[in-house]
Amino acid sequence: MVKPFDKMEVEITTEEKILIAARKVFIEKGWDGARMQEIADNAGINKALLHYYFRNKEQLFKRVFAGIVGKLIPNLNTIIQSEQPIFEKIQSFIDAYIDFLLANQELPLFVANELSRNANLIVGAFEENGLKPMVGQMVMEIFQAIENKQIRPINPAHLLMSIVSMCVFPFMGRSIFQKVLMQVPEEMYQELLKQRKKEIYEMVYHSIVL
Amino acid sequence: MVKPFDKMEVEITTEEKILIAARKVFIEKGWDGARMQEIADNAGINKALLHYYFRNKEQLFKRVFAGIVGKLIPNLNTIIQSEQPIFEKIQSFIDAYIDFLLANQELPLFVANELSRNANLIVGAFEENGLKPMVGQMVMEIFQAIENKQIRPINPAHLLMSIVSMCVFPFMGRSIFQKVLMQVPEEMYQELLKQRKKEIYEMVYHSIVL
DNA sequence: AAAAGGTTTAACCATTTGGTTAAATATGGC
DNA sequence: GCCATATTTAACCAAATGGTTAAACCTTTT
Repeated sequence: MVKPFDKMEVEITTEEKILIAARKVFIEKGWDGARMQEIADNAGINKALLHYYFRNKEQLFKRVFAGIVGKLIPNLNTIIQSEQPIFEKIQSFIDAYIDFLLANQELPLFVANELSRNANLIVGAFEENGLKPMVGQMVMEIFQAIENKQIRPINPAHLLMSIVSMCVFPFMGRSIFQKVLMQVPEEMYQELLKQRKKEIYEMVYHSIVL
Repeated sequence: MVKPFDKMEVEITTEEKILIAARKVFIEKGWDGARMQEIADNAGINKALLHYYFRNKEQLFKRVFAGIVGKLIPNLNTIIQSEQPIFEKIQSFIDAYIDFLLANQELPLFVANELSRNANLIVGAFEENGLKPMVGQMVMEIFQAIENKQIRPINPAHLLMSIVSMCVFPFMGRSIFQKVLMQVPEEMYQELLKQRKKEIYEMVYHSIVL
């Protein structure tokens, strides 16, 4: 029962409370639907204090967004850079992607949305943080794998597009899948999502193996 | 140079002008971002007349949304019901889906968005119009194809999920793909989209053929 | 020409919302 | 106890927005 000596650092500051609340509300409602009052309520403070910490909605949004994009891309780049045979690398890529999505299910729709409505603002958020996914390298590796007769000839850009699509769409288009197409209850859909890792890899494997 | 005898029917009524404008603005800005004034401007009329035709924003939105969902689903159901061998049916499905998406590129993101924010309202729009995609039948056919040793064993739900994902995500997540991941100019991305039909089918074919 | 419905103009209203302000209060470090 | 910072309270403001209203105007039908 000894107090940890870094106890002070585990305290949640008001700024963190605000960022957590803002993240939640922005993701849930989008930029247009998000209300500063609701963010304040969620953070357990009042509007005056909210504006005391973040001058305006835009500044707060930028901070939230930067925090979001700063998580996935480095994660994926690490995998891309790792030294593994092509099939294992693809599997690791899918695994990491799905794991991240399972833990951040509403993120893709939010990002796609804001990105398409407010491109300038958002693309800046990526560049300011020096975040660029290393897609080029992945394309090169697929090219080499084709030349080395490890996999059948296929357009690398499309292969990557397909892999990412199969990973992300069940989350991003979840409302369409779950409520319109498949009409299954929540838990069942979550079960499907968990199976995706294996299913996607098998699909990709069979589609490129010689 | 003879006037068509049904000339009267090609005139665009004010109601149609409104619906076209509303569709555009709603898709572009979403429910939260759409402004009645902007819709009126786009339709070339004023706000008073807009409210004269549609009592309020919600009513107008419902009409617009009903018109949108009323297009894709019957289209796909026709293909599902057609009598074709499994591989051809899959190819037809992909073709029809991509064709529709090429002609309605911003639709998926809009639908997913509104669906996730306003589920009750929207799911109603589907049911009121008696629109249900016949996914069940497609699943059955895939099951039979497996039993008949036409394709390798695979979870039909996941196969469908993957096909739909590969078709829709390049449109729905276009902003992410184009601006963040691939960083290619507009025309090049359009070129990629047109190639998708063939690429997806080949991917699916190789992944299930025995 | 009268009637009827579509259309415009323009003012108006209530509400919401982002943002501000100022004064009061709490809190912790010195 | 003093000072700076954090926080609350509560009122306030300007702009945007959905929606209304009433009078005038235009066009077509009867």
